[in-house]
Amino acid sequence: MPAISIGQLAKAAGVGVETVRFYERKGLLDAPPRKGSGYRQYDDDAVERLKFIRRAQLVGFTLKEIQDLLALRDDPDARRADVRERAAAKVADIDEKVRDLLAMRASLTTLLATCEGDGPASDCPIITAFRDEGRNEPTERSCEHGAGED
Amino acid sequence: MPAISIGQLAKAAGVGVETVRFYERKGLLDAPPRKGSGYRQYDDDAVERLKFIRRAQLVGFTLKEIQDLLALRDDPDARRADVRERAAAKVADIDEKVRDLLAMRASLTTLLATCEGDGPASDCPIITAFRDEGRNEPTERSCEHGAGED
DNA sequence: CTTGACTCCGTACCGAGGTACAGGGTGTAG
DNA sequence: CTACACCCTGTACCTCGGTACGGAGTCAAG
Repeated sequence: MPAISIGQLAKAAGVGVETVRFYERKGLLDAPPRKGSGYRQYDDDAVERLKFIRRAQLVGFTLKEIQDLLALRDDPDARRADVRERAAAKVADIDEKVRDLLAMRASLTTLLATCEGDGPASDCPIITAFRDEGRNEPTERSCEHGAGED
Repeated sequence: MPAISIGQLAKAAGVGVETVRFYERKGLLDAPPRKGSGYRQYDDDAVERLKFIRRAQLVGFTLKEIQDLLALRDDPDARRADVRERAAAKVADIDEKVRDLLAMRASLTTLLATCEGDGPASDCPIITAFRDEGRNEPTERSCEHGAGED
């Protein structure tokens, strides 16, 4: 039984102790059991939850939206149509974000590829690419984005 | 020559007039030419730029980062290694965001698929999926996310 | 039993990203 | 020439997502 302190939790997830308490106040993390002294006691699930929150933030979800996302996961009534609908909406959100990111990525890689030699950037096709993003077709090829590049 | 007012620009990009001026102060949009009266005069490029800013924000870039992104595009010296390096860094950022999004997406679609019938969500494989995200392998299959779903 | 790191709670403060006046000028339709 | 919508500058204010105290209790090592 791995009961960890707030400091250990914070460290494990790469955030500050104050931030953990802040998330608790905001309802993103629920109040953990306490020791007799009043010290919070977390388990490893809390670490995962906290990491999830950070990742979701990175890609532009607000704390409110992240609460929704977590609620979807935690809701024991998740089978209901209402919840599925919200999940579907989040998927659509995510798709839009992915599409925007891939369009930006395509522009940047074009810049990288085309301007590898010399000459001014203004000659790059990227200018046009940026101007009109491929917002309507994720381009399939975009899947090239996969790991193995960083 | 399509010279539009700040109000028309704002409307075209779906933001408020105040926001446009705010971006100008922040250096995201450069100060446009003025009419004799002092009225700002924009062209269609400004609309694209403004839309780009909004999309970049949606996926979690800060205004500071967006400035960088735009500078990469606009820099007449973009051929230099330094700039390419920053572009590469942004691509890496984007890849991380995409990876996180696809992991979340996979979790949510699993929820949707598995819980389509009835039974409590706690039975769903999603629980485990969320718990341990496929952060290390973009899963290839994730490319299923492509258009044609929203 | 003292010391130092850690925890508690509460409140104050902070930067980012806007949003909303106030107090004025512009432009055009009637 | 009056109305009314729009624009100007400037400053004040707001929410979000934290971060930083202050003052006090806890706990493990020495």
